[in-house]
Amino acid sequence: MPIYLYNTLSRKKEIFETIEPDKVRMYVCGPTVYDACHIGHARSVVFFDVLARYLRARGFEVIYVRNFTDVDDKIIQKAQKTGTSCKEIAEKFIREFYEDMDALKVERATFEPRATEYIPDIIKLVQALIDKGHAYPLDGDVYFSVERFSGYGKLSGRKLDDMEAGARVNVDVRKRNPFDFALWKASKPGEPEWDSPWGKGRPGWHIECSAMSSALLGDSIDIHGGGQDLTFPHHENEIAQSEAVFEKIFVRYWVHNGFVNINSEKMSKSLGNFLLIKDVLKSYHPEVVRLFLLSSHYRSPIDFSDKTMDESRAALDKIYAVLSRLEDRFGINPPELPQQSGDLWKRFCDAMDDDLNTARGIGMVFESVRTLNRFLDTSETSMPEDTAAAILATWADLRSIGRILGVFSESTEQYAADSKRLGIHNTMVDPAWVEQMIADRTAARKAREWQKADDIRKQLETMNVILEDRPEGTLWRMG
RNA sequence: GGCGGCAUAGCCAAGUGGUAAGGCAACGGUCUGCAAAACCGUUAUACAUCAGUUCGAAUCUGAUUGCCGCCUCCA
Repeated sequence: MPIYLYNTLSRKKEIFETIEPDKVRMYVCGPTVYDACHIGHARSVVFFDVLARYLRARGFEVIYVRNFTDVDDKIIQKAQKTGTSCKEIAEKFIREFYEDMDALKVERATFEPRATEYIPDIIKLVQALIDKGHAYPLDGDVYFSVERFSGYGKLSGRKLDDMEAGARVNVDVRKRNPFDFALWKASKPGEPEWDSPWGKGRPGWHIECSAMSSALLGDSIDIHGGGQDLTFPHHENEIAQSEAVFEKIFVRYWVHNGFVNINSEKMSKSLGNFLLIKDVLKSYHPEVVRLFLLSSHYRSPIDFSDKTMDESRAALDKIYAVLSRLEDRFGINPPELPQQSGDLWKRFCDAMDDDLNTARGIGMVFESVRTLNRFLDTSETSMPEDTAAAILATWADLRSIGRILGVFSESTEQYAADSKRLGIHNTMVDPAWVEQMIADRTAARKAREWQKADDIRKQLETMNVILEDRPEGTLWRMG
């Protein structure tokens, strides 16, 4: 069964075929480190994390590069505004990136290079572009000449003529074409700078990705990814640079994820609705965030709101609940890494093979949750051996899927404890007090004082504490 | 002005030519002292509108309407 991937370049789903059998070279544009990461970064990083995990599960060796752009206009601005150095700014936000993404259980990429570590490669590329007549120096800057590259616009579906008609571009009369973009920028006093054949300066935006991609993965790679907004101009310009120099297809599959809206509005600094990952994680379990992000197809826009997040939390609770029942009943533990083998895994793969349709895959998870609960309900004491085997196979598949999505991948105890901690944090209830109330209620129930017992239940309910009477005692959790 | 995307039940969301997955919410039921959880049942003759292709379309084509994104830094 082949894997299909939507390719922005052809605007179609295509059968995924790698340059080298069983080996995937993948480059994903990482952040420009001048600010904290928001939920939109999380979507992109989580999605490509899942893509890498899935390709590995399907037997590919995946060489995954995710860069940091640590030299850029915005970093310089930030440094000047805060009175610190660019290096400090970059270091700070790289550190924060790791804190956020580690919390979201994002696996490390194979290589995580920084632009400033590749200055010699960048200079070499720029020089090669000049030598081939694709770029020209100008007062210490170097510009790429878009008119000299015939494929310019093929990714974003634009023609230079059309763009000139309506674009609002700062017209720099020195440039040969308004869309010529900087490969190298002469540095102003106080800016980061490196020696180059064109004087002291720093790389422009775009060239660092071409340089790091070719240095680490070669001139042609399988997948290049990023947010939809990077299609133009960033990726368009990368193609122009790399193909002009290497005269080969730069990337076979261009993969772009959609945006996250906040309460149906575009997330933007002017609207003041930027949601930082670290803030979201104060209220929601990391796996809830991942499940939310993966519940829609990666190319569709998704809407972040309390409602959609609460639904994801309810959904995740439900999955953990059945896992807990199952693992208690059969005395199994997640560390006993299961071998996926069953029908559920197969159908999950069918969904994932279809352009990483995580939404469909998650739907299948819920179908199996109901099936499992049904079996557990109808056979409290015993069940035929083949039924038990089928249930165990489904359990193994569930846990395997959890490891691909990075969701329901914890022990049920850990998840319950973390959820409770978050709930307590959000509502400020005192666990000791809750325990005391439960003890009082248990006493009342023993004495058959139902009215008193129910009053306690109701009182706790108003504080969002839900009680569950089990044979072994009363459990509580945050609703 | 140019380019692209999307419109499926109260809400979220699959479906990519063969007769509408799943989640949440709601209602009824089983279970329970009462609940919670779980399970069962009910909830779109119908997929923005109109026309066309086809034995057959949510799925293909054209038009219309409405949203949205990009064209400037942005995941």
